[in-house]
Amino acid sequence: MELSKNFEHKASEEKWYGYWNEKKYFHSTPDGREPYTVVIPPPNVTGVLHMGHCLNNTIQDILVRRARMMGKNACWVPGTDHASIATEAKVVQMLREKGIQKASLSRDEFLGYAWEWKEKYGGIILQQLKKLGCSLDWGRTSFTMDEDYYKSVIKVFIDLHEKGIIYRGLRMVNWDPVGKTALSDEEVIFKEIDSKLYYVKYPLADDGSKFMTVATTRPETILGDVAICVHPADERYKAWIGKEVIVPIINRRIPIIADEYVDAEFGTGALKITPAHDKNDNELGRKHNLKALNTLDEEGRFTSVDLTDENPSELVLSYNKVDRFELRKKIVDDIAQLNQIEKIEDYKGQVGTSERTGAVIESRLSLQWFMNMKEFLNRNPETLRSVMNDEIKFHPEKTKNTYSHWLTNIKDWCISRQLWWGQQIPAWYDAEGNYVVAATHDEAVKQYKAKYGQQPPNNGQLSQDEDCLDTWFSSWLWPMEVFKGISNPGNKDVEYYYPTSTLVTGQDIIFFWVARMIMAGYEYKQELPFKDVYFTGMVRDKLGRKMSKQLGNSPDLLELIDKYGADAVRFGIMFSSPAGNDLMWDEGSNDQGRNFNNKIWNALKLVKMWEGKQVTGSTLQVTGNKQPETENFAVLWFENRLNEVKAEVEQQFKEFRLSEALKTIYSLIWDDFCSWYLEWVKPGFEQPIDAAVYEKTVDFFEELMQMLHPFTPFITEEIYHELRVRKEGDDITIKTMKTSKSFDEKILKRGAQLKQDITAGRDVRANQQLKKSEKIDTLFIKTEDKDQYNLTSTILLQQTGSLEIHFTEDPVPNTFVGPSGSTMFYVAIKTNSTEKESSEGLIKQKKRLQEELDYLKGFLSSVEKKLGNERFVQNAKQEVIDIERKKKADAEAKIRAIEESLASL
RNA sequence: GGGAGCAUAGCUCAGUUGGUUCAGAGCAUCUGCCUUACAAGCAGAGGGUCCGCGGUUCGAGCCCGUGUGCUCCCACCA
Repeated sequence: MELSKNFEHKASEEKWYGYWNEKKYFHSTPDGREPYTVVIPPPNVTGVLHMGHCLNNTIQDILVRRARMMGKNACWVPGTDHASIATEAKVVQMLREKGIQKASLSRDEFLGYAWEWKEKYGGIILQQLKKLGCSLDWGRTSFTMDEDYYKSVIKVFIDLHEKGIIYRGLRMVNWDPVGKTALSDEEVIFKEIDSKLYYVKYPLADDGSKFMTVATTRPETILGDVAICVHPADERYKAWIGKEVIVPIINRRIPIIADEYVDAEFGTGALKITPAHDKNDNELGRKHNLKALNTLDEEGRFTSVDLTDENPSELVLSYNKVDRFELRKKIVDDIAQLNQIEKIEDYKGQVGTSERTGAVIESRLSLQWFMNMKEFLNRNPETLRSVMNDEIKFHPEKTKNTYSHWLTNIKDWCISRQLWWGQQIPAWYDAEGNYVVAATHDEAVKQYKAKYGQQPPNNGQLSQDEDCLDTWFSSWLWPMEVFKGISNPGNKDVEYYYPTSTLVTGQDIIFFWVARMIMAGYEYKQELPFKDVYFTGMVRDKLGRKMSKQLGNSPDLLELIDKYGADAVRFGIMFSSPAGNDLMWDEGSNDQGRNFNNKIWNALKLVKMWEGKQVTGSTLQVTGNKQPETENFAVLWFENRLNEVKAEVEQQFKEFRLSEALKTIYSLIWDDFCSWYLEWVKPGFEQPIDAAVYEKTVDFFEELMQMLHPFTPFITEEIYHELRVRKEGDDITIKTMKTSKSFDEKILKRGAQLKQDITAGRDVRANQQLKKSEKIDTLFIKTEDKDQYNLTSTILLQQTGSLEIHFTEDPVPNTFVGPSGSTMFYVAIKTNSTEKESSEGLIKQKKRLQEELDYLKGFLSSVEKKLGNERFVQNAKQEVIDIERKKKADAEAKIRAIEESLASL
């Protein structure tokens, strides 16, 4: 069948992905082979594929496909994360658009909508991964809220509670007033914002004419002030300590206290203490036995509930339900009315925002569930040790620092969220707030009886905690639970596939996810969860900006795949992807991918043209000890070259230098195979090709496609099937790759020399503007080792378009000269056109030779200087000196040859 | 405030233990070519004070110090 002009990616992608799937090539079951396991970092169930996913999953697919082709039992597990806060926010939004308020729904009703949403949109991102060609084991698709998974999360919670690692407590937490939930420290992102520093005057209680001025960025919290704090050594305020001042508007008398925490240099050196709305204030408050007066509700609006004892004024009551930012303005205005604002300065401050909703975080006192991470880490010291001693290898290595820093400064993890979408906390309460932790109500009642010695009041009913668990409290079990390692410990799958091999993920979730998976691995499997972690950088646009929906600089991946083909997109992103660094992505890289595909496709077309034109009777011998025939040098050389590059690529894979591996293969195919090898074996126009050479060429092509296949799976499978008629089940996806064999340096050197010689010949041709039909009469080669040309002279003649080749030891007068490696080239041209152009050509060539000569002389003098330096000769290694001597001799020989040529011109 | 990383051609980046002609690759640019696989191509060419300064060394893109400029992480000085 006639091949299309270019590679047609659409048909090919559809055909092969369906075929691979049908053949279950990506499905893995435990067997005698060595496993290679990768678990996908589960994307948000409602997410869509973006460039970050593209990079991340392409890398995983490359690793998995390569492992599969190396004969390992490769298993790549797909799945999604329920992403509690993100998904819940989306569902709430969707309901709002329908005119339904979350507050008007029961928990079950809400979850009904959420599951409906999940069923509808949950599979999209997985379908998109198929488009990208990802060889995931779809039979193992997991979801962090699957029934078993859910139970496992609960089981772990109960277990850690029993071990005393999980506790409930009233603590300052990061509160998201938009999501109306607590967040862990990791979910808070600090941003620098322009704000104001307000200097507020607090009158002294004893003497209303005197004021204490306090600088604050948050005047809206003033009504919650319970003290003013100064540094004990601050001379300005020593006399004030122990006295009282009056809080503006609310007119509360509060003490002036002293604590070394205060920085006398900042603002006025006096700090107002609001224990209900600031973490540090809260600590100070506890230390000095101060009350915490809450003045903001869960939505960040003013509330006077804690102020009722003080008979709040009309003004204070008028603040009720006013949003915190509006409140700030109002209070500042009202204090200004009282003449108690001294001044307002511009100020740049850090403000915490919610990772998911973007809302400014409030510190809020709240009863939440926590995990004592220090204690947990003490139980599992391997968590840090295994990474630091490279048992778990981080790539790039610098990420180890980040990891160790976080672990050594680890804080308690707030794991409860005031959300419904997620695993509901298995704690059960009576009306008084006494609680037990258990998986079911029945179990809870039993425990209650044991703990409190009686039936739960209220007819034996306990009510379950309304909150659910942080998403990461489920995803940290991912590498185990996708193999049911928690819900069904010791099963065949988990024993075979765990620990997994490589984790590929972003540096941004090293704490959220990677660290916690390692801890969980040691706690529940007494083993590391993976052996290598490959951290990808961030995908940025070519201006270096993060890709984001807001900026509109994030391309639609499916459109790209449609336009360029999945192979080209994969190629593009890998080609511009330095390991572990951020990558500047530009749509142009897809062009390069497409061009490369086109190049390979055309090579296929060329080879296919020879298919029917083979003649047998070949003397081809490329293996064994016999001296190969001259005309088969091309085959001999490429075989060696292939093995050389294979070894290189194997090393690059070992070091996870995937981008470089791709570049190496790219150059092997484009330069060595297409530009050199195929030209060397290409028969003349309408001429037949040696059948054995043809077979070897197809073999090479096949091996090249195997090397490339992990990067661009579709075109390589397509070409594999075009090259030969295949038996059922003979597909590149599952074909085992041959590893590198030894190669002969001598052959490679001759190949390199041959390339140089051909280039030198072309150079002369180009300079003398020879037409393709015009032949070089004689090629003179001045060399001391003419034997090295035994194998290559035929190719040399053909490739330079020469009629004859002569070896000489002397310069050849009246010829054109082209230095090539360690030899000299003299070209005698006898054509109609040369005579009229030769004088011009000679001048040109004289100039070039002169330039070459100047360079060589400069080079020689630098080498001579080096060798003339006694200290160099004394100190340098012998081999370095020998190299310098050889450089000197070579340069001298060349200079002599060029001078002779110049003289003869 | 603490820590980490980066700086090499117009752009994106390689450059391993300090020593081969080491100053590289791809893209972009320029010059020739529609040569019977490929113009999405072929054959060539130009382009760099290896961020500045100082040091170690026979020898530094590479090691040390220092300055500058970027990036990231950690840390709620109100």
